[in-house]
Amino acid sequence: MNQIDKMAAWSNEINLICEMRSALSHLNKTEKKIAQKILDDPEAATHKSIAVLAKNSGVSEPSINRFCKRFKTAGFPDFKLKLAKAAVSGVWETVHPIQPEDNTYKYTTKIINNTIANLMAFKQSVNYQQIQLAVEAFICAKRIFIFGLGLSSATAKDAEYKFYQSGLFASYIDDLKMQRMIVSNYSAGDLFFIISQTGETKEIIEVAKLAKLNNATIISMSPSASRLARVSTLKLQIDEPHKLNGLSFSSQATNRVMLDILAVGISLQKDSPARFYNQDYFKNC
Amino acid sequence: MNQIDKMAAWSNEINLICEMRSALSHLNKTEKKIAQKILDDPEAATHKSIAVLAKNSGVSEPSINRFCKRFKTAGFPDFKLKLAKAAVSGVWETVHPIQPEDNTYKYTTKIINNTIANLMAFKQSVNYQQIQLAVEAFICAKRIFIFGLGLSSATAKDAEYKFYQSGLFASYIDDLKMQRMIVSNYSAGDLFFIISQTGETKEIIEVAKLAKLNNATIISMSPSASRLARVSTLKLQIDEPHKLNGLSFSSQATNRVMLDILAVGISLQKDSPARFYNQDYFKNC
DNA sequence: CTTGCTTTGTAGTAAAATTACAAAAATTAT
DNA sequence: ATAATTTTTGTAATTTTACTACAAAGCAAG
Repeated sequence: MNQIDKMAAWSNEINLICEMRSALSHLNKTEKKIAQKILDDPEAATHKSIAVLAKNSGVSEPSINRFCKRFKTAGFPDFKLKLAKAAVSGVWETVHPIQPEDNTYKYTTKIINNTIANLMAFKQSVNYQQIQLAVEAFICAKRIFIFGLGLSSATAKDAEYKFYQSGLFASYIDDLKMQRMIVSNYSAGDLFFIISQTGETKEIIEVAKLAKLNNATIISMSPSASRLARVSTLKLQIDEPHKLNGLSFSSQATNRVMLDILAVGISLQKDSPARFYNQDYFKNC
Repeated sequence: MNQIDKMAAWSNEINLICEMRSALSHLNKTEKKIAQKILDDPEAATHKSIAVLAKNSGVSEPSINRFCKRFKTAGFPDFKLKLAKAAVSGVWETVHPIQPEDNTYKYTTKIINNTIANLMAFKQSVNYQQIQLAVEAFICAKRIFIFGLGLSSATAKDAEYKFYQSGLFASYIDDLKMQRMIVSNYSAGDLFFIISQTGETKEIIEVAKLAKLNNATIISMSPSASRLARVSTLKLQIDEPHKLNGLSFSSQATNRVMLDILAVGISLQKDSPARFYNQDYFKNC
């Protein structure tokens, strides 16, 4: 069983509704009719019999049954069970934006649900290889500098602390001029860990480019499609597919999870032989 | 109306598993056999047919059916559905600890799952009233100081930034001596937002107590049962029921979610009339 | 010990889900 | 374009599962 199979097996356990939603575009006509009907009101679907659901969605009973099996469930009853579990979390409701008239309960729930949804999405999009390589790079680096501006400066500070805890020394710098200076004085073995929510902040990209000129190793934590990610040696992607209006930034929470992952990875592997020896190692990643 | 009916009426609409557990002593021989078998492993019970469960617990099939109806469910399938929902929270409890031999995929998944589990637990334990009051307090405060030490100092920095974004001015202080000084120079309208992962750090509790002596308003973000929470005016509880070994601290992510909630709450209510006028307002919370 | 009530089980019935197979649709090759 | 092949969908029969009616057993009060 390879990594992807394991992932599939797992993701199915977590939330069937998310699974269905993300599969929606890959489904054929009949399957889409079924999925749509179920997603319309997942809770209601759990109370229907296969015959009723078949009639409702305009397909035959065996089609429903096949649909269930395609989502790695034993059959219709098992599917309903998993659906009920997924529906109880309420996570799928996160599409609703925050309204001015929302009361405390409403906006609180929306924010939490949104964060959970983003974490679930994160789980599906994690690039394990990049994490593995980043961990090795951190362990082998002579000096580690953590850069961040604005909101990400607090994340950088967090990262510094986490690195200490896992036994590595790192310095966080949130002053742009300092960042430029340090990058300019690059010496072999230096590692730049650059954190940015957007990955599009002009200043931080310039710093990254300056580092790249010196052939420095740059590990970025930013959205996968960002310009910062593009100039980095290793990319720790933090995307936020479910965006809420207002001041809620789920990626902040996801950032912390990534820091946890790095810290655990570092402390697990610190004393084992590293595969990271030179710059060329990253060339084909 | 029999015993169970009375019980059900009394303990209306909670989790089916809790309901069964508390009804256990009032059940008769046959019912007890069934309840025991289901409670042994509720998750497993959801996958059994009525025939299998009947055989397993040494009773007849109609007895199972009657049992289900006594717990206000439509029948066995409906009972299993409700049971599955109730067991969901339990599903998250089985996050396995990180092992030294875990590969990147394994420890990454464990960390993410654990964080999601904690967020779900958080969602169920949120005290909306305290959030509501905290938001009002922040809006009405003349000056806001945010205190944090160690890992929480980064969270405090984050909070400062978030407050700016939602239109409030706040200062984060991560220097203990400064914190003492500021607290000592308390003046009416000052608000102290104290953040601590453990809520048990001696130094920060002393600062809080010092503030309390001056009758200052203290809003704490810490575990609900902590000593810091006990001395605070308002408590924003961040518990971490699902703890992973290693360097993973899910409460960090939960902290960010709470900051998001506060920021959204503040910006939603900033311009509407506040209920927060004086210190006495909090007395009976 | 017997009457009346409650609880439990047996057997039959109804409903629901699954399977096997055939028809239809879509895809590919000629 | 059309025949051949593959894939998809539906029909009908089968199997499994849950439910109901009723009878037997257990239990308490007179």
